[in-house]
Amino acid sequence: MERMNIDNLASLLKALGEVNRLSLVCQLCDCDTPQNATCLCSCCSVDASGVSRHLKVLTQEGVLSVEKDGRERNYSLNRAYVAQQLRNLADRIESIQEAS
Amino acid sequence: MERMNIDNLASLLKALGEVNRLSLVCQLCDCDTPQNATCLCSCCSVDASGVSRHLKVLTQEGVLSVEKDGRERNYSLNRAYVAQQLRNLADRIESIQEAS
DNA sequence: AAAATATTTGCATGCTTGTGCAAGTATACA
DNA sequence: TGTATACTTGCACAAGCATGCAAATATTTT
Repeated sequence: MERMNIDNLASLLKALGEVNRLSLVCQLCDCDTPQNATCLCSCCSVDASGVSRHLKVLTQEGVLSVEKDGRERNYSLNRAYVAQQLRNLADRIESIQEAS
Repeated sequence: MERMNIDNLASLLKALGEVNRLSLVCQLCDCDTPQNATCLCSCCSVDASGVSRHLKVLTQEGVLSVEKDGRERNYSLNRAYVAQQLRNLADRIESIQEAS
């Protein structure tokens, strides 16, 4: 795992490693359809502007996707991507690798 | 996933989500024997005191285990625990759950 | 056109965190 | 007993980050 990957992975984990953001992600875990920000507000103890900012961070890290619909933005979880990143790290951690 | 678990998981992810700490973890991935702090210094761009503090955080989060040996502290990766935490989240993210 | 709804953004603020340095502690070695 | 080695900790500091509020933007509805 080269340096570039470590940087990227670290920022993904940092994005997930904040309670309100992780709550948003977990909320979206249970939704089979995209959810708008107002709806997502309910699961996390910050006001709408805070939620907006958290959703922005998660989107920038590739955790979420947005689609605009009228005055709403609907967010959905990039399940495959996030799960794969986590599993890659889990694999790396569980198996002893040869030093290159 | 209850609130308690989200808090705990978030702090684990936060611990992993810092570049130098993640570098330490990745360094330890490649070691089949415990490593002391001085040795671990080489993979990360901070001085010994910084490394000491990072190792402390990782240990407190259950990522690492320490064993004291003379004037050295030898750190090893809790592979099973960390991998399981990451896989649990990956599983949760990948499968659509029913709301309780 | 005006009002309501959904979301973003600028600003200020306070808290957290990563860092280096220097001093302190603990252990081994000469 | 002194000196080297390994690691930790107090202090100071700068940077980052989460947050709320109020204002701005965008879009829909009446």
